[in-house]
Amino acid sequence: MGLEKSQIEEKLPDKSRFMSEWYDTVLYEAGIIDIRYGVKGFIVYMPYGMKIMKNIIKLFEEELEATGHEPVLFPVVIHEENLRKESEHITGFESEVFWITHAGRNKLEEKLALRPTSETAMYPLYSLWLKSYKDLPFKAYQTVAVYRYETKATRPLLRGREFLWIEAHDVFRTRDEAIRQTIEDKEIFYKITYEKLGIPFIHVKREEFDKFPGAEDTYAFDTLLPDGKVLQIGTTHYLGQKFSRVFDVKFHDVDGEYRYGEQTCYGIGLSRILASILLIHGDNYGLILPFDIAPIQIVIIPIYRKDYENDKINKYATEVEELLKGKYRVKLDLTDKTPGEKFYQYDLLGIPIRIEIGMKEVDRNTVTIFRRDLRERREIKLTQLHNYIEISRKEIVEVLRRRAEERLTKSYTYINSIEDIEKYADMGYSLFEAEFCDNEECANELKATTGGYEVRGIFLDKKVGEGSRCIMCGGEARSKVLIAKAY
RNA sequence: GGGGCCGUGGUGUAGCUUGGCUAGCAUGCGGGCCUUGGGAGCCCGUGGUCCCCGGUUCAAAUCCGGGCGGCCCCA
Repeated sequence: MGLEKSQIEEKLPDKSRFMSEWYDTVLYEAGIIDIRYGVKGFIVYMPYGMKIMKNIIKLFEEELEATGHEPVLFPVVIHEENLRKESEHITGFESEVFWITHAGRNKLEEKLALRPTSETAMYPLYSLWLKSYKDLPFKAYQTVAVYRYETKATRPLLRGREFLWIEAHDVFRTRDEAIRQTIEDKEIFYKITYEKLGIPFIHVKREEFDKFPGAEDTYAFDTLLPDGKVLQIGTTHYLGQKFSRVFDVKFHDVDGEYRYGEQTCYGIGLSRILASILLIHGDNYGLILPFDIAPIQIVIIPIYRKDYENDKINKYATEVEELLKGKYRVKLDLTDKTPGEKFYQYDLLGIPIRIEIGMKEVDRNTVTIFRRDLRERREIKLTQLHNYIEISRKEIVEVLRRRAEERLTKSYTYINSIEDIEKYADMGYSLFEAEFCDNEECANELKATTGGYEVRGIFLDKKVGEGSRCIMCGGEARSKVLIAKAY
């Protein structure tokens, strides 16, 4: 039973050769987003895309709340005065801030910024809320859109002028607690992005010259897309007291002294994580969604026959649906489209598990199950259905994660000269580990001479050997860094 | 930041170089018949400010200028 893969015609652009065309086609055909809104860098989430997004958001929000974060919602507008308070911060964002300058026909006395990020929106209120060490730690998050006037080319979900993210902003009594939070942020990211969504990532500390504007330290999560470029899908920042001093986020400590809060902030790039899932897991039949975030986890397709009592098929299929309803997001498709067309459609949508029910299944008291990730059919006894699905829900994301991780590992190599980049790139490598001096000039020169390869950041768990030399200038190496092309 | 390609029913496109019929085809969508284990078939119907503004011309989807939007390559 089941057709050979070669018999199934693929209608999408070949993903391995034309990732961009595949991506554009799938975004539209699967109803993820519509790019026809008509304002550069702004997109519309369509119902199917939004359902996936909501499921992703739920996973992160639940984990954030489990780690002591409270939900909040701050306004989209920021006082100009507040936005300008922290000088490094505004210098970093100045060129990409959207401003509201008018209300109706009148010019505003003070123009208002659309948040490019919410530190300067939230911390003035934190200053009012936090009085005592007993109020700490204070951990809060919000799921919102932010606005940045990108000058580089925008791409749907990958780089927009409006994009969805979750930002957590935490305040602690001590530096140690704040540092520990940046580690917890990484663990949260691992638990959801890696374990539940199957997206592997590389954790690095951004170079001093590449930090978030206003941060003491920036840590980033980069994933690898099929075209060999890395995509930053999250960051966490140790802010120290830089913002708390400016926004007067201070508290009465145990000893009666006023102290400034130690802060962290954490950005989870929801739009980019969605894009990563589509791009990394998808194949030439369309999307492949991890079970946990699929809007439809199981689809049931009846297969009728002219010479059979099709009522029996409907009755049996409905029974199967009832069996699964409540526990899973299940859909029984009774429309009169042909089975083949349904197969094609649900493949495109990335539905993880498909159940086919026809004459044979009814007569034998079985169901035929098709796994989207493996593209394999299997007939099982109805009594084994629950068991099989419970196994599959775990297995599917494992399969996806393993594939993604293998590609990442295969793309990764150590290099000890600039020439190696081109050499290994020709062999299919795209992630490079090298010794580096941590100077901005070297990073700029590296990017200019290698045609776009960037120093992405420092590996925290890899130490440079004695006498190691910077791959660029030959000076003393201070770190081992990740080098890659980036979005 | 630099260079290139593109914009025609919902989608994909032909037509544009050389201005001139009712803007063609496929797909989708609605209805009907027939079918149903990987996008079935036939019949009927539906659907277009040819991205926008301006210019040239007797006449512009087509030529020219500007704008908006999308995509690709390079830094």
